[in-house]
Amino acid sequence: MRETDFVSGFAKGLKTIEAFGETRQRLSIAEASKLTGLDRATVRRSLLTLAELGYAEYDGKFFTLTPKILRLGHAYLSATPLPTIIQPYLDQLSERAGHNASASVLDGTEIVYIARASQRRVMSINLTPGSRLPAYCASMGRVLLSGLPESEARAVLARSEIKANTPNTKTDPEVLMVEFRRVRAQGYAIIDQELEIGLCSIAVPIENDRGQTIAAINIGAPAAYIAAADMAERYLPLLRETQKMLRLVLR
Amino acid sequence: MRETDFVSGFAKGLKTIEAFGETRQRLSIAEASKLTGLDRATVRRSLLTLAELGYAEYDGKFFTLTPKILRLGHAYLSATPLPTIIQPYLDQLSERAGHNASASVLDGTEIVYIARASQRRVMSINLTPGSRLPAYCASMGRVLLSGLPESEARAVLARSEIKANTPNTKTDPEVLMVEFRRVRAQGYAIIDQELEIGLCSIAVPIENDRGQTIAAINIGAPAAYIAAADMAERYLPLLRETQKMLRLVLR
DNA sequence: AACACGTTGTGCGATATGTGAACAAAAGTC
DNA sequence: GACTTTTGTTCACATATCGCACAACGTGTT
Repeated sequence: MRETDFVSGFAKGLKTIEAFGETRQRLSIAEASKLTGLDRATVRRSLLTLAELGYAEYDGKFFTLTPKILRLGHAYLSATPLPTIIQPYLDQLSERAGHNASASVLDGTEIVYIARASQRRVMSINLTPGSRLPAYCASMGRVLLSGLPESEARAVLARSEIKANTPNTKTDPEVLMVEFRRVRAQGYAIIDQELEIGLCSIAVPIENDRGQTIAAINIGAPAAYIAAADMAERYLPLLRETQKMLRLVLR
Repeated sequence: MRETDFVSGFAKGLKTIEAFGETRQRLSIAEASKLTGLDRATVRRSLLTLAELGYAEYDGKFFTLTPKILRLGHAYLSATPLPTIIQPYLDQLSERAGHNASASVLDGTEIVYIARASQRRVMSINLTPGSRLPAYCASMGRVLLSGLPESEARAVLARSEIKANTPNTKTDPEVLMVEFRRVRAQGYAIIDQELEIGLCSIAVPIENDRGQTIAAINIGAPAAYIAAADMAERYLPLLRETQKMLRLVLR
């Protein structure tokens, strides 16, 4: 790509949008400048552009994103047949299992939820389509990473900020690589409270007709309700069935 | 705002992202140019920028959005306390009602789902946070429009593309304005299969401490399951309770 | 093979944008 | 209240971007 094929003003604008993350719903120009590393004058122009287009509001001091910004992300969700196709199967799965069921895809070192069917709320985490979790310590993440060539999976781990969320969290890249091999061999991954104490989950891959792993689905259950060791016996048949149906539907 | 405070390259890029809508997950340069009305050279630079930043993929012919694009919209959902606060109450509401419960805000002529708790799937529409529906024919839309000054509500209707989705759909702006007045007076809105045959719903407003309507919550049920006329009796107490709790929590 | 058609890629002049510095206005600090 | 520090805004200018016109390519038709 030639240098001139890049619109830096656009890139800076996107960076500005991403500055609104996590706990920061209101940003002043100076704050946005610090978070993005862009010049105050530049970030100001980006923010005013967002406001002018209705993607943000400006009260003279702080900028806030408006719901219109969801159009950008939603273009992906509605343009991708995957979530739409998966959702009904996920709902059925969730109902039969009596627990939350989710689907996600890999984006770099993170998994991104693309669909979710919730039964009762048992998790403290609030997950909706678009939510992200680190791949290395999530059941669907393990499955998705196992679907990559070993060198790529290793590269993802190298880029990940690995930390022990709980005493159970596997943090050694080599241990994780071994785990990936096992997941690949057995076709599913189980997480025993590695992300959050009290939460277990089991995931299987969703493949396209060429055998490539394009997504993962999982069932999450409270550790108090079922031991991680019993999850395969209890939920794997359901997951396998859903997996099989989706394989027939997806192309 | 001065002319020079507007970054047109950014605005054009955002327009390009929005071109990926509905059924178009793959766009060629020429298609994107037609959809946006932007010059091919311009749209090409925007798309290449998106690809360079990892928001899109390019196979030499078609561009596809990647899950990374969800970060943009997700900044809003996670940065806004509203969905996070509402979600648990919505889950509880959904469980007690035995039907889907949702929350949405107004964006122009549309309502945007910000949270959702699904029980069983009964609707043919696939709704997730970020999904949009026309405000005039949705129960939450009626509530949200009723919260506006009459002149504004009328202006929204004027900008809406009103069409009869079902034989029940109210399409006359004056009839709708009368309906808004009733909704405002009684504090809730009921939709009897105006959006889709077989689907009824009831909604109430969520107000901040200054009494402004900032969102709406609803319960949807199949018409085969309960007559629209009976919805208020059955579900209004639950909605009122949730509304009351949220009023205490929100500031 | 020559043609029309629709597509993507590129050179270039006119124009809009980014930058950092300078200034003004608030907001803290003592 | 005088001081420093932070923030928002403006400016001038070097430079990157826009949109046009044209070239190059592929595809299917006659």
